[in-house]
Amino acid sequence: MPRVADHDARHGQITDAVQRLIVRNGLTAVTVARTAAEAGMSVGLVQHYFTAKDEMLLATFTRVNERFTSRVDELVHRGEAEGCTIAEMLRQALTELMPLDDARRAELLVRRAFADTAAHNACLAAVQRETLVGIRSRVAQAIRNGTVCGEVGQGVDAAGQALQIVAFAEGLALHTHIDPDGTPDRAVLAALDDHLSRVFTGTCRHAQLG
Amino acid sequence: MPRVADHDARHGQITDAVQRLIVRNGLTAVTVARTAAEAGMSVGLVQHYFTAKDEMLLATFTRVNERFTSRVDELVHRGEAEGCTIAEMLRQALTELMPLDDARRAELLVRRAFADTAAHNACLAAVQRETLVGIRSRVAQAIRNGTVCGEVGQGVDAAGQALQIVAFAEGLALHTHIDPDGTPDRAVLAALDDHLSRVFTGTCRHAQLG
DNA sequence: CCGGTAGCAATATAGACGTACGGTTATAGC
DNA sequence: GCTATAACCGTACGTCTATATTGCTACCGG
Repeated sequence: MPRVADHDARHGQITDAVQRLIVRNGLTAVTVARTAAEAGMSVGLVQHYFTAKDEMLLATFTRVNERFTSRVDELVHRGEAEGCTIAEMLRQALTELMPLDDARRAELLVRRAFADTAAHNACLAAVQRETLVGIRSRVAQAIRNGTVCGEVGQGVDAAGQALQIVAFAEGLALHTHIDPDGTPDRAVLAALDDHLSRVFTGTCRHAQLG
Repeated sequence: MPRVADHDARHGQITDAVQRLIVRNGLTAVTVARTAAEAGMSVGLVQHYFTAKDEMLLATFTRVNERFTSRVDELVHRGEAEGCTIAEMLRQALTELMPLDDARRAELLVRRAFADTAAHNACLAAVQRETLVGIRSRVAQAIRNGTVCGEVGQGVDAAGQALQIVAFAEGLALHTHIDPDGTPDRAVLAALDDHLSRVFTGTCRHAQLG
């Protein structure tokens, strides 16, 4: 009956503001007042959409992780559409996780910012864990597909190798972020290729349409 | 002339208290009042040893990172004394970085707790980076030694492989920590072995003393 | 066209926090 | 044994924060 507003849009405005604040000054510096200012609205309005600050932060973290996962999915789907090999698809998807531009650096920054909080909060921990196992299971499926089509050798432990690949990618992202000078972009990409080539040792039987 | 106190001991008491608080409730929950209480002293005394809270946190982070690095060194030295192969030494050292018991879980927790702050504070960032490159250069040296003695093939890029190994170990530690159920201890250790065995492919020429 | 509810803003409040400060105690040097 | 000074304590102060509260405004349904 009364005037209406786009709730999703508002939530997005607020969580985006939180993200920007985290990138600029860290999670510690995020206050509802500053968030409101950054989002261009009043403190009261932020409260109207998030009853408590915790909710606001949880929503932000969830949103970032969802975007993170869906970006991987998108890459995979595009790769499938274009008839890429599985190895190539995976390579692109994992490259997407590296902090090689500002946007991805920001994303990593935000995900890392919640490390402390997530370790002592069940909700945040769940989001973090689900993101991780989500990525891992996608990689595992890719490996299983590779086994079928011939890119991956028979008898390879898909889950185990997926764990290794994702852990490796995450660690690489961390190193790049902490010590960019010591890990030039091409070294990072080369390391990724190197690791993937140890799992994807064959060529696809179906990919003979050069 | 006046009464004297063991400054190092006091600093240790305080930073230990900070660590315990971080493990229990997170970095966010660390206040000087709580730290004083945890350390069994007055707020004034904490101030007497650390002018500002920032100093206190920096000292804590530095201490944890030093312990972290020196633990690796210790493992390496012990390995050398016992005549282990380089691969075996490295395996033990990297295993030491995994959160497989409470002490190491706590250490990882503390190091991760500073992720957000370190990303926006030059001093903390420096400590973090130096720890990382310190570990990495030690591993690189181990690989170079391995090349000399025959455990590692000729023409292997020591720095590049060191980056890969450490990044992998760190990523593995992270996964274990975030999703312990999905990464049982033996899977983690197996993954480590698997990765190391790809670099250490030969046997030491000198190790023929049965 | 009008009443009521959601959208929105401004302010009030209560608490927690870092740090400054004044005071007390104990001891090493003379 | 006196004294200067470091070790140590308790508290008060100013600031910052999350949140509760109050009130105004715009608009949909009837």
